[in-house]
Amino acid sequence: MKPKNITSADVARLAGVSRSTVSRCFKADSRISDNTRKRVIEIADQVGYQVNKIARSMITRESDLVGVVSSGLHDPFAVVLIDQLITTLQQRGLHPILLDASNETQLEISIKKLAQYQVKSIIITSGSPSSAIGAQFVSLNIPVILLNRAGQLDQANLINCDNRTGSTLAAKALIEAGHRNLAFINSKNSTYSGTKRGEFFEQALALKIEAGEITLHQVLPSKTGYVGGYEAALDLLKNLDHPTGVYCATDNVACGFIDAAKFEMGKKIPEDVSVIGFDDLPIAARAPYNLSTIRQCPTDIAQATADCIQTIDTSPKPKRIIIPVKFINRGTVAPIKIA
Amino acid sequence: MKPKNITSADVARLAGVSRSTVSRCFKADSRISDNTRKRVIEIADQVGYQVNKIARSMITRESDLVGVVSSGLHDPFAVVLIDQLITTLQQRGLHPILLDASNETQLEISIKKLAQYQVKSIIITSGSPSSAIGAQFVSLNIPVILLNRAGQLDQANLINCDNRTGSTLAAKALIEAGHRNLAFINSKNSTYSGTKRGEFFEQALALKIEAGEITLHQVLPSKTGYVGGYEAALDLLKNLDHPTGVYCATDNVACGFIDAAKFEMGKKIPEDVSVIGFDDLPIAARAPYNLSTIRQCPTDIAQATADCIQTIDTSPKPKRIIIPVKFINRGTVAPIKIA
DNA sequence: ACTTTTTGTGCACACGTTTGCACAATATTA
DNA sequence: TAATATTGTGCAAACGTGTGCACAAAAAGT
Repeated sequence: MKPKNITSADVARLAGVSRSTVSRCFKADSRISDNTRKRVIEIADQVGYQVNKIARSMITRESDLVGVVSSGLHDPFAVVLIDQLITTLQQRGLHPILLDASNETQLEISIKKLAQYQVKSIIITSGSPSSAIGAQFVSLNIPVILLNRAGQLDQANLINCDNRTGSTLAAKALIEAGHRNLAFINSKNSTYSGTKRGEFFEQALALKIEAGEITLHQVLPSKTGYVGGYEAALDLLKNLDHPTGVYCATDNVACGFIDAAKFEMGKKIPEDVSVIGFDDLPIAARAPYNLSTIRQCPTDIAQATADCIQTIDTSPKPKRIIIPVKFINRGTVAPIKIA
Repeated sequence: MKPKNITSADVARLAGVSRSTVSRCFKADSRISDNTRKRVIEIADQVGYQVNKIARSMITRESDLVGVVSSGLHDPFAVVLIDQLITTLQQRGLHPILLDASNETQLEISIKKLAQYQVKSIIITSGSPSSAIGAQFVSLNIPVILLNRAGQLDQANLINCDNRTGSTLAAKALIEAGHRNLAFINSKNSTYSGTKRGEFFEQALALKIEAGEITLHQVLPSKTGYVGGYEAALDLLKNLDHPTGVYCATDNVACGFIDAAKFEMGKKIPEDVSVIGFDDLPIAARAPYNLSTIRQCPTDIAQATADCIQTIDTSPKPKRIIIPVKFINRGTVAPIKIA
């Protein structure tokens, strides 16, 4: 706190120009003679001057800070997503400040804190802001971007992966492999995406369910993620006529399901049960799982998010973006055994 | 940028007091009558006033921003560590801004950017800052904290887990299980911690190696992490007299090693090879691995880091902190088979 | 040679706080 | 009651930058 900073005034004095001139040397557009600019920059480098972004933000009333709120890094897809966000934002000269929001009240608090920093935008990857807090941000002109979330506030920008197509592809793959007894595994307190995937899966199967050709179990274990999948397998596979085709809300759930199926219930994957996940995490490709899954690409999402932030000045209308997905068929879908 | 903010002046006017008074209402210590404080706060809430931290930083010349630089979130231990950092820092009223630094030049750039934000401190979890950049931070009075890193700059605060004890415990466990043919698996371009673990492992075995009782292979695959471990297993286990006790620089390496050993080389773990990892990642406890490992606790590290930041004003002397570790013996260490 | 445009620089105000100092009002003590 | 200590509040000067406006100098046009 104490030490005097090197300010533009110092550089100005050394270069024999005014502070304004120094300031203009660090903005791209300004009309400054090439000579003075070169000289000023040189002197600035020499004395280790760096523009004070706090002060700059003060006057411009905007910053290149971006708020990113997640519920920790427990969810593996959140990890790869935030990883991409960090690098993508950085490439574009934006700086993410991360906040944890495990519950709704924590979310509100976090969001308010961000407002104090004049953040350029706020990216939410967990929970959903209440419409009250949303309204506040609208009045502050801070755009909100919801990633794979529902939005009850319609000024928010929405970026979602294509849950419908993904779930339809999963349904198709399982049906084509001959499976008739299916399950969707999610969690009691599911994310928005998880719920949607279940809905779309059911929609894709609706006709065949009505025709009695297919049965579908919606499984909602009390826990979420890996342990949820684990729990679900224990429950689901204890009867002899268990489902043979399982679609999991996430790869994480799928891994838990597979581990329990193999190590606790003595099942073989995919001989006894076919499994499809969602996300295509790095772990899905590894030998112990070799999981067939719906890939949503975190890079695409991050790019779309950055685009969204940067175009928001020119086109303030909230955007609705759908990121495409792709079925990656590895080794956990097999034709049904003929009994 | 355009919209006028609600400032302390606004609240002041509404409350019929001066800006100074409003300001003081939001600082804990100040001498303000309970009446006015209550009234001002109420009005502030009513109109949605929030102190502008940018402006505050401007005058106090410090912020509650903390820089955290990592090389992405590819390394799983980095993930759990940063996860803990985020929540711990937030609990203490600090806000992490994350930067990616995959290489040294990127690191330098990132660090400079942080300086522009008057960060209270900068936490480095990848690479090591050059002494040049270190010196700059010293002159700016921004403390640097190195997590599980080497420090060639001695003004930096160093927080390391106890690699020596960890490696000694690993050596002891393998020896007590009767293993004579050992290997340490790390990576060609290893982290500081990895290298240290190898050194300490060798030190712990030094006497027995000299006595000819033990042989130790230092294995340095070209890749790092999971694929490095995978690669190492393919190479190491192709001969019949391969090592039977393997210590891996990280759990991530260990997982790669185990998967390749099981799925590529047809080995059984721990019957054919005993394996010990380092970190105790969540995945280590899961059924497919059930990995015996050295636990370093990310929570402890995060706490120590936060403590370090907060005590730095009162005791500016750079600290050297060692975080204890613990041997978690799960299911990948078995007594050697008697041939 | 004289007007008009262009180019480069400086002045001074603004951004929204914090805080040392001054000072009135109140409480305490002699 | 007068002198003194305490408490609460306001004034005004920072903090380090950006930018509209003014203006001189140079360049371009007539």
